[in-house]
Amino acid sequence: MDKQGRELVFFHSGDFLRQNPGVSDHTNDSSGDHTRSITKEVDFFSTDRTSELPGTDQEKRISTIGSSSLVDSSINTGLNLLTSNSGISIIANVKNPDNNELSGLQGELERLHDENKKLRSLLDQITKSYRDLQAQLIMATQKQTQGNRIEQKGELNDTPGSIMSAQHLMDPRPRPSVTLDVNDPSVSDDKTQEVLVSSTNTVGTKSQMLGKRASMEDGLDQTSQSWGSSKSPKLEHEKPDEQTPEVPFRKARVSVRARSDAPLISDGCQWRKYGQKMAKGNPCPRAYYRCTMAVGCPVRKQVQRCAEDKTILITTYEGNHNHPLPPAATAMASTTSAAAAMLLSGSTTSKEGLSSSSSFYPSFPYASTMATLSASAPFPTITLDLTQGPNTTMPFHRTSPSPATFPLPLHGFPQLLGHPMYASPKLPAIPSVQLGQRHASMVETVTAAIASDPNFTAALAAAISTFMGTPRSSDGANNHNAPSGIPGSPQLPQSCTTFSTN
DNA sequence: CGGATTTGACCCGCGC
DNA sequence: GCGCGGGTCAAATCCG
Repeated sequence: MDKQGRELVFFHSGDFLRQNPGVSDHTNDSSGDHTRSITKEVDFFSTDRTSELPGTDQEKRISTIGSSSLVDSSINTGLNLLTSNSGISIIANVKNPDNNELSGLQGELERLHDENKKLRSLLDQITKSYRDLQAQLIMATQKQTQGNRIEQKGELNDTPGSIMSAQHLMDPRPRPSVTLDVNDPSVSDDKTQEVLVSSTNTVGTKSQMLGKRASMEDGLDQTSQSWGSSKSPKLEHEKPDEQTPEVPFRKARVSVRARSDAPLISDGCQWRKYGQKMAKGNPCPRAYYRCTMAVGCPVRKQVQRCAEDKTILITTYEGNHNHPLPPAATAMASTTSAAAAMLLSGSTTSKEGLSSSSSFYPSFPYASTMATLSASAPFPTITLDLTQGPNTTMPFHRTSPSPATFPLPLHGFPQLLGHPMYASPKLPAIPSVQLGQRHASMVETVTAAIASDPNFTAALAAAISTFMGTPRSSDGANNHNAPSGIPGSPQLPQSCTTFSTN
């Protein structure tokens, strides 16, 4: 039952970030005058939120079941969505013997059913819109590719533009036989290419089409070798059969900074430390951890304190879990996924992207932080800065030579925007018009939903995030038969998320 | 005693 | 080619 509580907490993580005393202490405190208690390990998604969440475990369970039915009929989000509206308010009356209450309860139940229907149709609409646009984009890029190939055969190195970019970004989890090579000379001048590939095979036709496209492309038929971390060759060779889907996502990172005295943050996963090194320019050592929740899980994380402010803990996650995640880890994964999706969206370097982000941002009543894209880093990295107040609208700032910074609604809808179709930050030749339009339409749709029911928003966001961002929707490892009751924990499309507490 | 951590060595990419 | 730095490995050590 604790698990349900965790999920509940997560989906209200926006409120969590505001309400959690420990967090707010940190977030509102930039002077270092923290009242937080020192913990050995900071639990970002603390389970102890019962005071905020009325209802017994059983009640929570019921509410979770009810809400999960909302999404699993059409889309397996892999999440047991729970909204405070549909869940708690209903259940609060369950035990009341009063008939009037009962009838009122039924009425509310019906209302919620209607609401669920609407939301489901909305989701369908989004899905349909997504597919349509996807098809359009594919067609367009295909056309362009054919044209360009005739003209530019042999000039690929000089034109890392839209075609390659679009392919990279559109190709989600390349089939084993289709692998994107970010080291392809034609794109090697821009490492952010790596983030273009995202993760979803949710739309079956998509992967097929994309695979087709990729296989058509010269230079894309190279094997997954180039996708694997060049620094971990063994990782890809040891388990070629199962690593293939993972490898392409290893390089994108999401880094989260937060204030914490704790040496580690609790993200629900089990980690084993495998190394520690002194990083240049930082007196604090960097620790390397790998996920030990499942054999061969490629996820790793780095933990390091900020050199400038040692109260800031920087944790960087990288890779996708190849196993079901416990609720707490699911929360983390979702958050990471959202951030990574933002990274993957690449929308942030284009004016459209920025405007889109900033335009939808006000619609999120949830935790927002600063996300900084760093295209100049060795790996494309998105940094979530939780060291600032959650609701502080910060001016754009740059932490690296040319990153784009934008407010990031942590558990909000950036996943939508972060769909693999979107361009990478440094890809100016992306068919940005289509993408921009898609952004806009999605944002509008999504914000409309948000406006109607903020509580549900977070849950829906997570659902959509999972739906659109789950890298291995077809491998069955995460979305099916999850013993922990987390069918299909949101998987981060190759991300690293650094979480720190405020 | 088994699992986790520590830590020096090693590998590899990159820049000069 | 060489050195540097990041990342990983694996033997030694620690700890419950």
